[in-house]
Amino acid sequence: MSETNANDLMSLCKRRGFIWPSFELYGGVAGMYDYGPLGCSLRNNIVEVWRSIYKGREGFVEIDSETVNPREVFKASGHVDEFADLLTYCTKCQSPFRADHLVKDFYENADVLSAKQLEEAFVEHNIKCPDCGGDLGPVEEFNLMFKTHIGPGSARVGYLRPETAQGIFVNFPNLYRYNREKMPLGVIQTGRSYRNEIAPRQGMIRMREFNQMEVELFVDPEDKDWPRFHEIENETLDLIPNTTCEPVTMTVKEAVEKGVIANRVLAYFVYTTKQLLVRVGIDPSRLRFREHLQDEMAHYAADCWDAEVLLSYGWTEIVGIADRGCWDLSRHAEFSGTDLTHFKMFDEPREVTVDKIRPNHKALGPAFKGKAKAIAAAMEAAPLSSVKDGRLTINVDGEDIDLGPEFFEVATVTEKVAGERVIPHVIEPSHGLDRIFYSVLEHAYTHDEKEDYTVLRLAPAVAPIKVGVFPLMEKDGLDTLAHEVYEKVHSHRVEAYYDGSGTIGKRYARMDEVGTPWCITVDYDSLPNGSSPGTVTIRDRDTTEQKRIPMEKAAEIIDALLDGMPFAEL
RNA sequence: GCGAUUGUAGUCCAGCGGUUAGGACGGGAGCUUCCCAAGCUUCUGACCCGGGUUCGAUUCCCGGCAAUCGCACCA
Repeated sequence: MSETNANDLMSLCKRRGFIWPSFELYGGVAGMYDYGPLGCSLRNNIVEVWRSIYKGREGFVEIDSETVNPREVFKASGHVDEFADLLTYCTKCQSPFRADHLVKDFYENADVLSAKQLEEAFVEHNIKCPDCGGDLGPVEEFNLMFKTHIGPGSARVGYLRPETAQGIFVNFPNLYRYNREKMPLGVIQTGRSYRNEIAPRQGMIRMREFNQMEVELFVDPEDKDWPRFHEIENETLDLIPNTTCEPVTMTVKEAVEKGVIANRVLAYFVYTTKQLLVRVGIDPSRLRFREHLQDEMAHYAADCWDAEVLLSYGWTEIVGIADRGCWDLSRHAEFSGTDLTHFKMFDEPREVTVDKIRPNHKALGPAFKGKAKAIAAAMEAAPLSSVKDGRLTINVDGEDIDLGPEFFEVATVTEKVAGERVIPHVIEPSHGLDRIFYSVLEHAYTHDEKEDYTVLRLAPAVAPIKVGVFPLMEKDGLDTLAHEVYEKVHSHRVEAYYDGSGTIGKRYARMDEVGTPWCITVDYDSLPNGSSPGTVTIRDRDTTEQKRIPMEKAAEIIDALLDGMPFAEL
């Protein structure tokens, strides 16, 4: 799409009520947008398609968690420490600089230096303000999270969440129980997230307050298959692997077998993402999946793919699909001190024979009196390797105790083990809703230069208005009749729009511009005429073709069209 | 954040140191048996915010906010 068209699209969005820059009344704030009535409908419709796939087809469960979180959550997730840039300000002209960038000529990896090391580096290499030559001030952390306080005073530090995912991770015990302690466990959540971007750019592509649709699928680490994989294994994907960085088209099955995508469940959801995006109207020829480069991938990620679409801004990431391993649950387990494992039952309970240290209580009691209990416990906990030359040394309350063979025996015992505890792995398809929304608009936008005519070719499933209803003229009872048709057709699912003003052509144009797939016009043949029932015309947006249908079947026919019946079959 | 450019009705543009700031498109009302932005009448509505220079600023200067492009940055 050309830059001119992108500008036209933005003004269309503003004019017709898709999106409005926020707070325009007060001058606006960069990186913030409000959704107007049509935008809100379009966005909701996109969410519905997403929900129909994950909640409907896959049977995942949906939750809605808080946007303000206490600090602990993001300490565990790593956002407090990692989600920050180190800045320094010139003491003379106050200009801010990325501290690591100022010293990058002197270090291989300047971005790993701490604030203190950076300050020392300024002195060592005599670095001054690049703008005015003034002295640089202390290095400070600028965290990209919005900070706040929970409750009065500064009692508890909170942050606005930078992603919705953590709300799912911290609810893992509840969700696990809800799912009757079974894996896999799929959870979805949509909602707002917040990032205090330093310099938001590119319209809706980088927003400070944005909408996500996140999916966290918890799976058995040893079972990265997916039951429905075979249904889609021969479908194709356009991929850019990080090994060659060259675009390649292959089937889902091939991608897994050749090791391009790490495993079957990840590959399944890469393809699911393609299904979702195509269904909401992304042009498949402007869609590709790019694997994160090794240094781009989070250190814990097993594999990560971005869905990228071609926009007027260039190739833009709109969905990330990652195998995050056990990272998230491990971190929350560590920081919260709660067990976040899955108890994985073996098919058959296993008999395990182990050598164990067994304390001789009869001897320990008289010899150690009150300490005997603690010593026995320590002996049971001690590894077998601490027995040397028939003697065992253990440590109780800082005191080394040497025990002779009379105090214990090493016995071979057989135990029944029903299963094992594993930390589930997480497959995360994370969708930027606003980016998808904008991409859908760009890919739907068509403009005929010669006619100076704009049509948004939105998929009927996401189109905000499904049907326009017009009287050919607002007189002779046609308007009354058209209102009746409108009443019959309009519902929560099928948004209809009555328009009787201006000429008929203008009304079609108005509907084409906002992507309404069909228009019904009431004309003189619609008026009751003896025994023959009235008919109306229905017009298809993309072909402008018209057909006559019985007026009383209008609602039913729109329903059928929405369910996918081709217009040609009317 | 830096550099360049810019900010005038809902949208796109014109204009000026000095009375009522123009136009086009849009929107409203009305007329015309009106099926693809037809015509006519009529109405509607704007100088981004703050400070300075000046008798007087939408216009010139400074600052802020916002936008576009380039650079930098980007879970």
